[in-house]
Amino acid sequence: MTETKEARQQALLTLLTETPLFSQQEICTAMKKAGFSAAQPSISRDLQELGIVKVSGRYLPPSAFQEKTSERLTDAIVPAGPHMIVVRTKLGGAQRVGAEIDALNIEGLTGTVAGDDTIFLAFDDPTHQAPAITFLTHKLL
Amino acid sequence: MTETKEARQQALLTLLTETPLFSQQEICTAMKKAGFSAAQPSISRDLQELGIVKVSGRYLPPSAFQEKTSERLTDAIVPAGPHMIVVRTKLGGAQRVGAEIDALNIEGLTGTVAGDDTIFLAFDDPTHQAPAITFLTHKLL
DNA sequence: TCTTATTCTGAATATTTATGCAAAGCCTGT
DNA sequence: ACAGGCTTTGCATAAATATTCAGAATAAGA
Repeated sequence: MTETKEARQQALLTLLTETPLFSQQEICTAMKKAGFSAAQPSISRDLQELGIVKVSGRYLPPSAFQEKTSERLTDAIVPAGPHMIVVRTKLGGAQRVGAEIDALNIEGLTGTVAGDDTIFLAFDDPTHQAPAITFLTHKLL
Repeated sequence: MTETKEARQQALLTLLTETPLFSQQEICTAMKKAGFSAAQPSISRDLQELGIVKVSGRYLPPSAFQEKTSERLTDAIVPAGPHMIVVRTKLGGAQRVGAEIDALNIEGLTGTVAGDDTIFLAFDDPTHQAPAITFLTHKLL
């Protein structure tokens, strides 16, 4: 069995960049699904060893966290009704920021449309909207 | 009394960049000492709102975390006996990295000497050495 | 191979952090 | 000044995370 610790940590790293996970319990089960068995204490130690970071509840590898847009293309993030968020950007920036938002795999985000300086985000559920706003704020502003 | 939330969060931000703090309890008492009274739940909420991040146990403002040397001046970080760490850098990089290390206020670090491509770090206590290695590794490598 | 040392692991648990909730403070308009 | 709504706060406690410890697994040496 190739259940080496290093392999597990590698898998963990990619898992976390691809999937938004908010507790070590969630990570455990997700890892199990990916074929790696590890109890919560092991995950806790892995996170520590990999220098993984918890940003507004979500576990992220430091690399993923770094890629915060460094030119500050985003101007504002505002709710629009209970199911929408509107993001205003510098003219011409919407496409790039929109792509970045898509890459974040935000929970409950069902679709995005980007124009020249505006992005619309649609949410399945109002309860997912508020956390998304704070998360995006930290990520983009 | 100027006990506004915003002022407190500002103070928290600077407190965390200046002082290494590892639990919300520690933060509470440090804040009290700085003249801001706030219970642990408030701190918890402040940390969330400020997007503060926990890296290998230490709470850091995202900005401080970002300033990870982006050119990768550091080549290696190795223990040297139980009280020392040696950091090897690109030729000519030791002074800059040394300054950066000093600015981190690492716990138990009693002194540093930087040459051209080598830095010596002296620790008061062997128990502080190992955490420092992992912390520096994440910070510099 | 057998023994010893070292690393790795999970169960149990201590510690830390987040949250539900009610009280207190703050505006704004009347 | 008072009422209603909105924000902020701390207490109590639920939930999540770190740590201790003992056993399993692996590696190193004789």
